[in-house]
Amino acid sequence: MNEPADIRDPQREVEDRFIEVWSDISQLWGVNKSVGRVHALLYLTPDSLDIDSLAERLQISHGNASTSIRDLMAWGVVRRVTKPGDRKTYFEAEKDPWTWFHTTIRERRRREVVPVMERLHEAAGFAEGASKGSKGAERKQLEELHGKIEKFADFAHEFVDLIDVFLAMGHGRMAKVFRTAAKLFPKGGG
Amino acid sequence: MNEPADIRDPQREVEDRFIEVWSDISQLWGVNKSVGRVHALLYLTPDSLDIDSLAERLQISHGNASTSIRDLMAWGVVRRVTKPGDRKTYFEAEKDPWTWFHTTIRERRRREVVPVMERLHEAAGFAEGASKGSKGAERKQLEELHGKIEKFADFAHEFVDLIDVFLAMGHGRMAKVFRTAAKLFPKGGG
DNA sequence: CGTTCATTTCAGCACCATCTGAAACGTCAG
DNA sequence: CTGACGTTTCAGATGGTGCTGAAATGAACG
Repeated sequence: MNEPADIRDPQREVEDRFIEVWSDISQLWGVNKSVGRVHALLYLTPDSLDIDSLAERLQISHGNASTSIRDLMAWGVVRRVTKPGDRKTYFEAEKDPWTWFHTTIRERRRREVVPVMERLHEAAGFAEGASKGSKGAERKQLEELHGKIEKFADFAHEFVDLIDVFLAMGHGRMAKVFRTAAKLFPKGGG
Repeated sequence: MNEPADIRDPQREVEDRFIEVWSDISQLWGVNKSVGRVHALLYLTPDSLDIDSLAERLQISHGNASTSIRDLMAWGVVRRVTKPGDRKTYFEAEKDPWTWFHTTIRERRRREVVPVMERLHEAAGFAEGASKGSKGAERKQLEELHGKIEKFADFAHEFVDLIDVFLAMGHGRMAKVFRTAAKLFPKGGG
């Protein structure tokens, strides 16, 4: 009764549990498992870590660790750190959840929302053009179609405005707004 | 120059463009391509459609169409419709984007957010237990770990509150709140 | 009941994202 | 310039999701 497998390090176990939860949250968010794990570990670790330690601690390959770090840096939630007299590169995570949330929303807006909104407007424009270039019963049908696409585009636009308000306000003010909102517009009110 | 392939039906082309955009938005949202396509087509079509028409129009198998419809009904954005004197089942989509957005947020909360929050609290509880069951330097480390997990849990909790405010308010009031917010907390203000 | 028509389920296949491991690359020290 | 070390890239392997097509199921009618 002294095999390494029997001696669970409590710290490691606490970490592991949290890492798995975070990794699942990341997946719901569209981020892959390894990336989520690496992010979680960096969040929990006070010191910065190098690729080697990450790979060993999480039981993943160096390649995977390297790619995950690259992703996280592209998301802007992990920083590269160098230590004088040390050839290695270390990495550390943003430690405030609201800050990284804000950062990822901004990044998603840029990568995903903006391009898809452009395509949506193109589709709406095409629908409008088609309806104007036709007549009779067909025109009526195309106008109805165009109306529906515009309706969806309006919704999407409002949704983007909502994102923008969030990005402009930041966490503290956001919280304030909602506290105010709860008073101004209680459940059942209009 | 009269082959079917050359004669593009403008209505169909308008629909197709929109369907592809919606399908991509769905994928960003974690919903698969076919489900997104079916949803888009049902949104655009004034009449209700049966599985056959869906499969033929979108060039997918009956099985796939059936499964996609099942998903959409589970999300609560598509209704089953029966016509007297007709053995077929027809389906129609919720036509107001804000309504279906509200519905999907509620459903996601139930399916994904609630279970993951439970696991997060379990992880936090485990961390607390571990730190209280230890002493000395190890205890200090575990307390720090616990603090970080709690910090993340607090963030997550605030995030869920935000969802709840949205669900309680609905679209109209939501818009009001944000118009108010823009005045109360202009960019740069605190 | 048996037949026909509509729908759902599901085994097997195809495809795509992710992971590994090793080679290529870059960089610093001597 | 050369060797050692650290990091990144990438081809191929793996695993998992989604799709098809056909069989099973169910529901209406004679």
